[in-house]
Amino acid sequence: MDGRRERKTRSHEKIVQAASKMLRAHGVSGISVDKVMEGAGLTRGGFYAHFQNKDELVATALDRAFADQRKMLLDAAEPKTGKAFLEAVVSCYLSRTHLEHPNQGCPLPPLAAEVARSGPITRAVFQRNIDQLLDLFQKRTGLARDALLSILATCVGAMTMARAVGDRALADEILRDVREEILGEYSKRARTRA
Amino acid sequence: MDGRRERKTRSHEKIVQAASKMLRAHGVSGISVDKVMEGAGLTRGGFYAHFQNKDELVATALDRAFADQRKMLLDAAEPKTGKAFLEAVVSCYLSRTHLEHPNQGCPLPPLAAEVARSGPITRAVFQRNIDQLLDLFQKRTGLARDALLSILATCVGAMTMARAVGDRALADEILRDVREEILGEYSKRARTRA
DNA sequence: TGTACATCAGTGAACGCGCGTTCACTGATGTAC
DNA sequence: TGTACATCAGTGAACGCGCGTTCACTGATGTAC
Repeated sequence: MDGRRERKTRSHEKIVQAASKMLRAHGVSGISVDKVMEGAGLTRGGFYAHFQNKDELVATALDRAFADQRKMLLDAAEPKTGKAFLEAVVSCYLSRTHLEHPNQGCPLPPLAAEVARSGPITRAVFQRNIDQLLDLFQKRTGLARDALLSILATCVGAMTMARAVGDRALADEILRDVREEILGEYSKRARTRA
Repeated sequence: MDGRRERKTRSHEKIVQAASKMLRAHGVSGISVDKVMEGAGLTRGGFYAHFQNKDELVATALDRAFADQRKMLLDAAEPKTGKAFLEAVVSCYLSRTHLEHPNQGCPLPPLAAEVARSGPITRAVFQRNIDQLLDLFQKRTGLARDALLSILATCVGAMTMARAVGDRALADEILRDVREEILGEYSKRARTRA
């Protein structure tokens, strides 16, 4: 019926996709409307037919990044449950692939600090997605919410630090040590409940 | 002999202090040379008598922030050792005071993500200070380096996430749960070795 | 001790640049008859 | 089916602004004689 609407939807999708990747790679203040539109194959002026302002784009792209990440983690761990699920997810999260490709990874390490300084809308997106992630993991692993919060915090902190240090050796050490600590401690609990 | 040099040293100190606080509160891209100089009670033009550029200021101020943080943690935990030291440090780190005052706290939660996208000099500052922090804790708690890395990652991740979520209730939950998880798991090991 | 000159920390106007945002426009797609 | 008009997604020049950085300057502090 309306080919214009389809075209607009495709453009919208491309903008969100580009923003979602660039956001994770360069942070909120590291991306600009111009660069995102260029990444989507469009020019700057058209942006405001899709979003009220940059903040709205950030909130939307952040939500999309969380959705991508959830899908990727499930792809890596499905159809496992319990201990095996936890192992698969943690190994995937604390992998060198994830270390080196923030733009395809979890939004928490590269963006949480900036979001902490942002407005209530962006923070609500974060909150909702963290809750959703915890619910999802609770169902698959049988672990308690407080244990999962701790695991998530550990993974996020480890990836954040590993990416920040200059030396690849230290980065690898962080990922490896933390992975073993988590799996050593929590896989016991997961096994008994799964 | 030279009152001018004293004056310059005092100004330098004020610039670094202001930058160190403002950096933790607003991030690298959230501060400007102008604002830092204003915070130090000076005007923008004088900046380049003290630093070659903004990057050099950031590296210097970051180093200072780590030093402040080390001092604060030691003040909170000294002269304890072993389990008691770990408990004091972790409680101090995962406190509501720390949550609400990033500008006086640890540089890792607010700055690690941005540093990950920065040049080698800034990242080297991070690396050196993380190593130093681990050495310090190793001496006081007797815990192994890999366990300490995991604890540090957990604390950093928890504080980062707690600050990012909109809701104070969830933030408090994160801090409380993670604190209890850490102390439940590691205080045993610390006790046996301290 | 007093005077003339040198030094240099700090000032504030100015620069070029990228940013978020606006707006008059273009041209392909859609509708009316 | 064919023509005239309407719609509207996307274009690109332009805006005001804050940024990092430069530079001619000012005036207090230091040195030489």
